Amino acid sequence: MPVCVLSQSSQIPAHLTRTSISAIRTGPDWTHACVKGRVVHKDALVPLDDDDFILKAVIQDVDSSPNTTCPEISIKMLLMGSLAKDFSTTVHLGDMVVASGFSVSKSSTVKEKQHPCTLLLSGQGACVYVCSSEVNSVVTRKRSPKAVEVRHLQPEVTSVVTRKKASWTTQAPGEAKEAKYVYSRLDDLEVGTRVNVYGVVVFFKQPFKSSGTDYCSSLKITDQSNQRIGCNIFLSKLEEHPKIFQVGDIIRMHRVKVCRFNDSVSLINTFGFSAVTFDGSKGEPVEPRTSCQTIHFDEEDQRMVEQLRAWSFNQALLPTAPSVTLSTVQPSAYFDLSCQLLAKAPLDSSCTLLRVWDGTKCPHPLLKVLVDPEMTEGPSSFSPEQENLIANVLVYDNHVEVAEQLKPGDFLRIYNVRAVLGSSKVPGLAGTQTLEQDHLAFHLHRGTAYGRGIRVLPQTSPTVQELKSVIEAFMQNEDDHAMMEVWGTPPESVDTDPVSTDSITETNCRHSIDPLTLSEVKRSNPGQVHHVKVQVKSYQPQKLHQSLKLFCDKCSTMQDVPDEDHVLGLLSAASQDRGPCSAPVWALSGQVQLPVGPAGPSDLSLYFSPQLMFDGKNKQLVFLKGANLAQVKTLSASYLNIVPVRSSGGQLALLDLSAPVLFRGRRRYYGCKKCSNPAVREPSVEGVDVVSEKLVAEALGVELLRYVLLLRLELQDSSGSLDVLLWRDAELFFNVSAADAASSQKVQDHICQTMGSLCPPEGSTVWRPWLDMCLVSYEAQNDEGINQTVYQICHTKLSKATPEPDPVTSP
DNA sequence: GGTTAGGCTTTG
Repeated sequence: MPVCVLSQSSQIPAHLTRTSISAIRTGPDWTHACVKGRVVHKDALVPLDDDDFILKAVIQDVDSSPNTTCPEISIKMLLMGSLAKDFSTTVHLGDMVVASGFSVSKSSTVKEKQHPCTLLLSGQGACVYVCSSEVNSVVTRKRSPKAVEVRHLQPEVTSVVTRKKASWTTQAPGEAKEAKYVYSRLDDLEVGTRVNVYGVVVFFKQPFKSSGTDYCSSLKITDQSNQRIGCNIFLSKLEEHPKIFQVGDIIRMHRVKVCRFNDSVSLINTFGFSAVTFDGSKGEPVEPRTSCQTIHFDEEDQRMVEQLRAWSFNQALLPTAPSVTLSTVQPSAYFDLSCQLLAKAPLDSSCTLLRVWDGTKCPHPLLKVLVDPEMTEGPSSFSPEQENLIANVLVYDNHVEVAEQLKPGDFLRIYNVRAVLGSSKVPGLAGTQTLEQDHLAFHLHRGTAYGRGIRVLPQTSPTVQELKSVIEAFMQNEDDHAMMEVWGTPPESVDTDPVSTDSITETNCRHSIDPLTLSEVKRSNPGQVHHVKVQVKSYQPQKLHQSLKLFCDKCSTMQDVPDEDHVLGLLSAASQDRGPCSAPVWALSGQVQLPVGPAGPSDLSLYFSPQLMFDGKNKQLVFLKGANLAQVKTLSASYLNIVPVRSSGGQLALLDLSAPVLFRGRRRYYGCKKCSNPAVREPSVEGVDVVSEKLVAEALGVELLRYVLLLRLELQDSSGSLDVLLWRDAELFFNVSAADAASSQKVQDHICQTMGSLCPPEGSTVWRPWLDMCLVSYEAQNDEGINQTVYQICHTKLSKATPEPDPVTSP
């Protein structure tokens, strides 16, 4: 992507959030972040091979002042491809730049005062903005000792240079040619070069721990040239490894190096490596599988995938036989089992038991394994009928570590598992059990030969969809609802009505990321955005009026809305105070007579702004003394703003801030005790058309509290459950305003009905709607001061729900 | 911009 020269830094796209260099760390998604800094070091452009380049530069934080003791922190940037080339020609030492679309990795070498991470700018999303107007100020005001040479940008370089796509092929500077990645055929790989390739996977191993520092994915690919090329991918992060689920998947790899080993050519990942995989079946939608937030994918990629699919279909590269299930498994066979994990238990240090099912019934009796319920994750026992459906898989040695990460509910593929008939000796405690003859056990042997391994399948994978429908159909036939309830298999269609899994929510965020399961979300680092498809298992508070809170934007504290009795009491107490009280010098005072009721006296003191009186707007604001709550409510029909007041030491004063500081129609406004300096003061209303709550609050020195909705939802999917907050975007979610919820029964009913439909009360637990959600995770301290990962629902809106309009919400 | 593996002829 481009290097853009901007005349003002305000031209940087608004969706980018500025981050300081010191805040950079590995883990979070930095897609929508940018950092600003001065270029204090710039290496020469290094050509990697034909059309690829790399360039190293260092930028220094612009906010760190040379006058403070705080050292000026700098960070290394690595620019790849055409961006490196553009940067090399356009950007000079001393330039102020803003970098975006980067990823962050740990630096191997760290210099003093240099950030331990490196910004990687590669691919379509990466961009560098050069702030040309700030060059002068750099030169004159703030010359860093490190900035050995500071040059002005050429004055004529003020236009914005943009290119649409990541460039791979060499271009003449300024030539706005549509650039693209060039892919090498597998029979045209020159040892020592760096290439991009497409291929059909003919063999693969799940990533396994190498003896070095990384996980290794080992695979073999082929293409129309019929060459078969081995590839080894070394990456420290499991999630960055190519997501290969089965032979026949299509993989695209960028920046792999061609090596020779034992007289055959092989590929290995190099710096800037990225991989995207696709289902290899003809006709399936072409959906890229990647953990990368920003990938380059265009019509040409679509075509490449479709061509490879067609070719591999004719070559019969995809497994054609239907996959083996528990109902079709032959004793002694090695096979790949797609299944759902129900429970697991470690048997000894080198063997873990996975209890799985796939919704089919095995014709052979299945081995039963006795395990300590204390050691079992998930249900420790099932009914005899259920037991007949559950396969016990013993996974050994290196697979134990993978098994530890699995959660009951996960959908799995277990590769090269073996069905073992006969008397199986079971390790650990279970070894003492009576051996069952001619029962079928399943073993996942140690090592990674034959691609042995376990993989969690995402909810969106066709295999999981198929598995779910098989399980569902099985449940309907067996009428075994207990089974379903135990492990929360999403019961998409159990009632008589065929219920679709269509989501009843919309997300309006612009993240294009694959949905994850909740267990995948839980395994991710905080500071990320996730998409999930979930049901609401439960929610708090059950008494929904308690979800309404008051929030101070100034001090970020939240409090409950004072209840009606409390407000009643405070006003009633204030109305009893009949002591002498002089009106403020600025105020005009008056009296009003209300019909005598059981609740109190009829004579109330009113104080007005003379300016409003003069403007004929005396109904817009009144300070009201001696009124109880009922009387305030009555007068609310006549006065736009009512400020209840009392006498304090002969002077007019506001009530305690736990009472509403202002009544405006049905709405009540409260002030923050911490941030307010309350007093009865004359509001400046000159030239004001309508007296707003803000104007009144400002005059009174009151920091108004904002109504917010706060709910805690327990979400569930087949992989487990997760507690999340609905707060920041709660109003968007329900399509209501929290302030309306505070004053309108209709809006409150709407929220209650909505929650009731998302999470039906007891007796109708079978059907719950599915919701697409966008979650953000972040770290926050709990009450004990311990850091915890918090999840919040954001950018998510219920599709249809809108409360009926309430005719008298506001005056 | 450095190591790791470099399938496989299985098995508790």
